[in-house]
Amino acid sequence: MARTREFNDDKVKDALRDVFWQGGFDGTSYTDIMKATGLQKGSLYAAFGDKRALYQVALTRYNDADVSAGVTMLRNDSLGALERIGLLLDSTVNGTKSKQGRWGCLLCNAATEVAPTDKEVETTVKASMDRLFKAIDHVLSQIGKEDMTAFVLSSYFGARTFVKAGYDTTTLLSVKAGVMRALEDI
Amino acid sequence: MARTREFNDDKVKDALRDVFWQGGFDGTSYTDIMKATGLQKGSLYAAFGDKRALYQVALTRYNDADVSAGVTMLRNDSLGALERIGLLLDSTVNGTKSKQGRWGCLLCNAATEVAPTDKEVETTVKASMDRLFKAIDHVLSQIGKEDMTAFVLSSYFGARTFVKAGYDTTTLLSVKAGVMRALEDI
DNA sequence: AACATAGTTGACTGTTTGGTCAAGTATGTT
DNA sequence: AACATACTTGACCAAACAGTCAACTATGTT
Repeated sequence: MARTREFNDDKVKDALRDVFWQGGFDGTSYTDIMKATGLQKGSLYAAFGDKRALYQVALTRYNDADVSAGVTMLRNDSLGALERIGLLLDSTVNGTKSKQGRWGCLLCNAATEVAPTDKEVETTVKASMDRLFKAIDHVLSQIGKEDMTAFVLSSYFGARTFVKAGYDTTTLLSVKAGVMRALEDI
Repeated sequence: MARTREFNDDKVKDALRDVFWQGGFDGTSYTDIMKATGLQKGSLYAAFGDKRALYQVALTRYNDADVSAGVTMLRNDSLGALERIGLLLDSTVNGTKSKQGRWGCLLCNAATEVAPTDKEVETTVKASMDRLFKAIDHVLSQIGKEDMTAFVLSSYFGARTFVKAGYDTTTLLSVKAGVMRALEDI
């Protein structure tokens, strides 16, 4: 038939996710993308399409890998409800400690930078956010607090903004404590 | 002595704030900036400096005009504490209704897009955020809830992310309701 | 009225951008 | 072994980018 692909699909998709995660859409050039994936422009175009399409691949990858990991954790009913919300917020606290943490949440980044001017990205972003929304709703309905779902997700996104702005662990722990207190019965 | 400036300083600074507010840093070109301000490149360079400096002018303007307006409202002790927090969150709810609302919060946008790679912007952004932080702390300390400050600001930032992602009024009202409920004595 | 001075203008530069494409290459089938 | 086919490569392109600068213009002072 024909020549076979030399690259590993999964690794390239991970690289696309990481490079856009770190640099954003406008902030990432083909030079960056080629370096990250190890592929030439022509191969990227042949395999995925133009830059916007590459960004969509990155978002999809983030959804399939990272958002899914969070959703799986949230739906793990062997953990306590508050414990799961706590773990969700811990991921923002830990973001202050690593380089990758400063990248924030690709979903939030896409929502802020790209969604307002790109309908397709807006749709993709909202679909991923809705998954988180439903997973949190699943948790909170177990303790009769499902009316707090939007608010918990909002706090999570805000915490990611704090991390990006450079706030330290103390501030993020304070956010977590506030959310946990809001969910406790007093 | 010499020729006088033809442009109005305040109007140009407003224009700079608006154009970067709408387009972000990378997403705004000199063509956009010249159109928005009505000034030529040379005048912009002579008056303010390079593109990064223009962005700082925009951030400073946002701080002096918009953040200040919020801080003034939050420090207006003739309003009830919860009423003031409610008004703060209303500004995100109303964001779903206007074009300018979709621009989000310039502070959040700067934190997400620029702060991670620009120390000066990080400092400017944090200084503005700290003003909001202290104003909210002022309000909450009046009802003995100052330990919820970081959490309220976080919810506010998250709500802005929701707006940027394209969520509707219902979702934003739900966020507001959650925050208000968390601050009420049960 | 002449002058020094600061503001304004738009053409210009070198670089980088996203995107294209013809030529070359490796593969499975026949 | 020959072939059709898909993949890979890097040179190439027009457009857009941020930034510069010499020429021009308006102003307050003398």
